[in-house]
Amino acid sequence: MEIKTDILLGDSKEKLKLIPDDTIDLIVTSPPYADQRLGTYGGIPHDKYVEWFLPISKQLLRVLKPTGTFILNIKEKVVEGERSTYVMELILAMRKQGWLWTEEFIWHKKNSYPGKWPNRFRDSWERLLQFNKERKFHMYQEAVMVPMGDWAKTRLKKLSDTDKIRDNSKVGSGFGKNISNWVEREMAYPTNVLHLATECNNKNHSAAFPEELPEWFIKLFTKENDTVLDPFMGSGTTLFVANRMRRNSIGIDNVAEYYNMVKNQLQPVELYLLEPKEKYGKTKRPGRNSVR
Amino acid sequence: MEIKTDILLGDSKEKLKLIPDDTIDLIVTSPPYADQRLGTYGGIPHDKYVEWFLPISKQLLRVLKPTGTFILNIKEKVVEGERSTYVMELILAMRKQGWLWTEEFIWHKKNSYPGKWPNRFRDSWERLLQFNKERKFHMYQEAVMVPMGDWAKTRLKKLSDTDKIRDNSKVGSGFGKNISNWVEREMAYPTNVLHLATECNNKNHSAAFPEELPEWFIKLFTKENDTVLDPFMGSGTTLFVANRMRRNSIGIDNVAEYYNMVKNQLQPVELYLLEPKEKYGKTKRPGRNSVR
DNA sequence: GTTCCGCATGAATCGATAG
DNA sequence: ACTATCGATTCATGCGGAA
Repeated sequence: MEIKTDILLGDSKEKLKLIPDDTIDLIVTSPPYADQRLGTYGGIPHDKYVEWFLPISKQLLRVLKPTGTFILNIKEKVVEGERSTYVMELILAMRKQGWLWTEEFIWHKKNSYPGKWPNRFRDSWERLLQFNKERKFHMYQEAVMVPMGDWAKTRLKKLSDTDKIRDNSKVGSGFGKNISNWVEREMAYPTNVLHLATECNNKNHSAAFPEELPEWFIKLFTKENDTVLDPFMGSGTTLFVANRMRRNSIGIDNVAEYYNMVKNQLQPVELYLLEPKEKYGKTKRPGRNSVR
Repeated sequence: MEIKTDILLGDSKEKLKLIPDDTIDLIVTSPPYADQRLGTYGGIPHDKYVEWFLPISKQLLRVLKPTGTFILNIKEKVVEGERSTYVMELILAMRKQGWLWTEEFIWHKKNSYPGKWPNRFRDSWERLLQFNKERKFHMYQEAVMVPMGDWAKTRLKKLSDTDKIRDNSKVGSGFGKNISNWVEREMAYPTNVLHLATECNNKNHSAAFPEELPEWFIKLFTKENDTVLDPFMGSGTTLFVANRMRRNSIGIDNVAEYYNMVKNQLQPVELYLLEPKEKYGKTKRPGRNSVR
């Protein structure tokens, strides 16, 4: 089946109305934070943020499938020495709107922005708020399983040690015959804390989040041929990841510069898709290298 | 100067009235969470929690010095598939009471409670909310600097995809006990994410948090001979740490069993303090070993 | 004295069963 | 229908006993 990627130029609140009801499996987005990115988005005052976001989240609630999930990446800024409360107020308001606030993941940023202040440390985490329409939603937990901790590592180390000294008599007894199978059993489910680094090699645009972030949630909440939406696509990270993972995607952005950039970079991808399919994530594709 | 440790048996809301205005440098506490600790504290329903806590936080606001800090360890649980909102409501209510919500630290628990559910991962973080009376408060950042060895930088490059999600390295605010070994190396300021394990081996009682947690905040927000308060002392972790670090401390608890246990364990400590002083954190003291 | 393995134990959550 | 209790699930940690 062909994978489609649509991008729309314009205000999310309006453009979302073009999307039919109950058609999106996953929304992953990082909207402009309050008073942030003044150059590109004009900056929403933190005390007007909820008011500004609610019409958009109303549309998102409409287009999301009942089994779908909405992941909102956001963090409050400091205003006059205090953490602003607009994120908490937004959660409360969205619940009144009909959203379920299912979970709050923490993105622990390994390389946070450097700096020093007299009464504050570097801020190295952001919220990843999970909202749902219904209590039952699709979640493919096996897709994001991770190797176990020290226990498995020590056993793996042992195994490789025995590998070094093993003789032929042991081969065929079934012991250590298939390490990869054995390793797969030593996997654990992750927690609600994600420990990723930020990508800092983006020169052309303000780097929103690293590819691993949308990738993780796309793995977790969608399967192939599902549809992913990013109403604030920015440089299009979510869309490119979705495309690579064979998910349909829709991106919206207000800024013509972003729209054109994403459009140009999508061209080679579209062409690529007419060629014989390969497993995603293995091969490098033309046109994408220039983006990273 | 002699270090004093006072403990009071009774309801925090009432016992706090015995403490004079503007006398406490740091409050570190972990109150019973909503619908938790039914056996020992009776369990506060999550929809009554704010109402229950506000009279206590009012007293805390009164006894805290203008330059002091209040650290509140708390986390909401799941109610009918959603995260409860009582913590957010508490923050909003405390701001109306006059508190400044200065910062939110994240405690990333290395060993979270196990389990598997169809639509949820294990919860492995808790909030450490920082409140202040004034925008200017005492903060001794140098006291909590962490070693930034070369290994940190090299590790970042080598990380596999899975390691990027699940990482046991001491990135962020992880701190070893013998920092003195690293003095020669480059030191860096920590971030607002703390990466610690819970102490889960206590047989006599449920230990709220690991010693490193109050230790870190006592280092950061107080100096020697300052006064630390824990209005829900439980097994007294905060008090013992404060005592060892040569800070005065006051603990309150409703439960006679805890009160007596802490009282008995303080006895050897008090005796110890009459002997020649040594640098805290180096020597093991009698009486404390039996506690752990 | 080390190192290694086995084991109990958590600020959990869901779904089924029982009153 | 609505609430209360219970079992199953699951993994990092540190202790104690053994090699």
